[in-house]
Parts: sequence; structure tokens; C-alpha cells
Amino acid sequence: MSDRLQATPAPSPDDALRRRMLEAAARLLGEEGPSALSTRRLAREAGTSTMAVYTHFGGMPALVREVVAEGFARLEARVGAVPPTDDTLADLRALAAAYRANALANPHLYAVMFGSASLGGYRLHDEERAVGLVAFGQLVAGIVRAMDAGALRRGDPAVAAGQVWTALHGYVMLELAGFQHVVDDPEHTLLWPLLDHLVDALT
Amino acid sequence: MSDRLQATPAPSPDDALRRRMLEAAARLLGEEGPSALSTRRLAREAGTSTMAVYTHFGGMPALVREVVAEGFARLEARVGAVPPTDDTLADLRALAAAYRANALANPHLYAVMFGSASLGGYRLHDEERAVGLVAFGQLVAGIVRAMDAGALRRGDPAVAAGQVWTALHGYVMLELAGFQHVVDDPEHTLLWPLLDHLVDALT
DNA sequence: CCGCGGACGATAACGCCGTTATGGCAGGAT
DNA sequence: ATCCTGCCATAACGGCGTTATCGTCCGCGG
Repeated sequence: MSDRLQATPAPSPDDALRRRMLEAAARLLGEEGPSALSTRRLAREAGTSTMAVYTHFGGMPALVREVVAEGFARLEARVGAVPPTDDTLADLRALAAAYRANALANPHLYAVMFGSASLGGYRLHDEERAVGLVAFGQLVAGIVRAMDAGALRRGDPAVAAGQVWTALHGYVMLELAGFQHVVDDPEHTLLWPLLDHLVDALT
Repeated sequence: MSDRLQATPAPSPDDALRRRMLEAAARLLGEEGPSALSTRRLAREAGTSTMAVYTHFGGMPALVREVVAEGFARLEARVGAVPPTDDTLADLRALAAAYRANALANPHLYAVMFGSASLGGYRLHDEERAVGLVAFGQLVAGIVRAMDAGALRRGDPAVAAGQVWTALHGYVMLELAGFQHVVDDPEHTLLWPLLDHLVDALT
């Protein structure tokens, strides 16, 4: 439609289009929410036709799966960027802060990843869920470090990490849904005290 | 279409249709999820035309709002049905169990109520959110009872309730999203220990 | 008892959606 | 040079939310 000759042979145009579509999809989801993520809108945005969605991804659900996978990768990168220090408990708080920051930066994406946001009848496969648990593994690693350092009592690190994740996820979801104002300054009266209580219980 | 003469004058047929549509909407949402809740499907299911959605509710979002309001009412009824006993801490656990049971019984509805499930671009107003906080008020009341009985240390009951709700909501959301299997027997390794840790911290 | 006004819903249309079929055009293989 | 294969534009189908139009039925004033 725009340019009849897309003769850009060298940089593998198909992959370039694929990436353009994924970027456009992530942008649409992030900026305008799930309802803006449609085949036609996406094709318009990426300068192609709706068929590209099917030739490159096989349909809208598969494309969403890739966007979700990239969201998990971003989360993993952001949490993984937290540097380990000697204060293993402070590291745990930093992990939680990074997790929350990622969710607040990409609220719609987080809702699709971990919430039950269906996004047009689409739901996660077990495989995607497994990918999403990488960040949970990072949290488990942080717990193990704290246990090894003697800052936390020994125990099943997965259980401890599960409890921390549950509280953290609950706070983030309430925050994203707009229910955090049940108290003033929810971050300092709900989130951090909650995690501190957990750490105390595991000490 | 089906019966030409709907001459059932006595029981106010319009309200009967309203109720039929609300029931059908709740049933569709509960049984088949948000994507099944469409004007045409709903009209078919309730034996009317799509116009009824607009004459009686003013559009799909308003209808969803009423369904959500009824969901909040159900939650309130279920949590309110927990009888107070002398063991105020056990009462808190019973409140949490009732809250969770309601969420598990109506997972899609819970996701629309508290999650960020958009349901076709629709999102809650502040007014609906306020209605949803009635159940939170019940939790606050339970906390106040426990404080009055000396089972919990005195403090801001809203803060304590907010922390309990955060953990409870987090667990329920992970459960609904299918992420609870990070540990074995999540209810007894995540949910109840988590709430017990909170109670201990508030004792 | 009759006529009328207004409410209610059935019908149809508009533009959007996801998906599929069809067709044409380029590039590489033969 | 020819064919074949992959890729994308176009167009179509059914379903969606929403709106306008219109017929029909009910209750009310005469």
C-alpha cells in the first residue's frame, strides 16, 4: 500500500517485519490496553496487512504468546539486574522493588502475564506459565542466598519464595486495579511491612 | 420470535426480562468466561433482541456493572454469613476461607471485580470500586473484634486488614491464574502460613 | 367502549473485529 | 527460461457493539 517495492533483501525483510509487528503489538498493549490489540489495527500500525499476522505467527493468540514471552524476558532481565550484595535481606527487598517496578511500567502486559486478563478469549498455556516462573526462580535464588548467609532460617526456599511472591503479587494486582487506596501511603503501610513480616517470620 | 404474545401482565414483564438478562449474563460469564458475554449471545440466551440491553441497561458496560454489583453483593453475603465466635482469630481465618471460596466459585466474576480483566475494554468506575470495599469493611470489622478481644495488638485496623487482604488477594489471583503449583499443597504451605505469619506479626 | 400516546422490542444497517480463501508478485531452483 | 514456493494485498464470511427505524401492544382519557 505505502511502498510497492519492499526490495530490501540484505537485512532479511521478513524478520524485520516480524520484529516491527511485535514491537507495535507491545506498544499498543502498553499504551492503549488489550482492546487496542487487534489484527487490523496492528497491521495498520506496522504498515502491512492482516495476513502477515497469520503467515508469521499463525494467528492472534500465537502473537500474544510471543508478546507475553517478551514480557517475561523483560521481567527476568529487570529482576536479574539487581546486584547481589552482602546484605541478602536488602537484596530481597530490591528484588521485590524491581518486580513491582516492572509491573507498574507495563501494567497491561503484567495483567496478561499473571492476571487472568483473557485478552479476547485467549489464555495462557502451561508452557508459557513455565516460562513465567523464571522470575520466581530468581526469587528462590535470593532466598537461598539469604539462607546460606544465615539471614533466614533454613527451610524450603520454594515455600518461602512462594509466600513472598503471593504477597508481592497481591499488592501489585491491587495497585494495578486501583484498590490500593484503602489506606494512606499503601507502599509503606502495606507492601514493605507485609514483606518485613514475612522475613521476620522466616528469621 | 418464539412466542408472539408475551402477555404476562401481572408480574411486571419488563423487570422479569431485566432479571432474566442479568441471570443469563452472570451464567454466561461464570460458565464460559468474559468472551461469551456479548449482546447478541445474551439476547439469544434470554430470548429477546439486542435492543433490550440498551432499553434496560443503556449498553453493555452498564450491564456488566450490574453483574459486578451483584458479584459484590454475593461476596458480601458469603463473607457476612460467617458467624462471630469467641475465637476471634479463628473467625478471621473463616472470613478468609469464605472470601476465597467465593472467588473460586465465581472465578471469572472475581477477575472482573478485582482483577484488571477488562472485559472488552470496559473498566470499573470508582463508584463500583467503593461498593467492592464493603467486603473489605467486613474484614476490618473482624480485625477490630480481634483487637477488642485482645487477640491482636492494637493498631490501625485498616492497615492490618489491608495487609491480610493483600496476601489473600494475591493467593486467590495466583490460584485463579493457575500459578499456585509452584509448591505442593499450596493452600497449606502458602495461604494459611502466610496469614498466620501476619497474625503473629500483629499479635 | 373507543381512540390515542408512549414505551418496548424486533429488524436492519454501519463499521469494526478475527479468520480464511484467492490471487498476484518476487526470488531461487531446475 | 520456466516453474515453484513463500509472502502479502485484497476480498469475503460470520460475529461483534451500537444506532436508527418501525411496528405493536398497553394503559389511560374521552
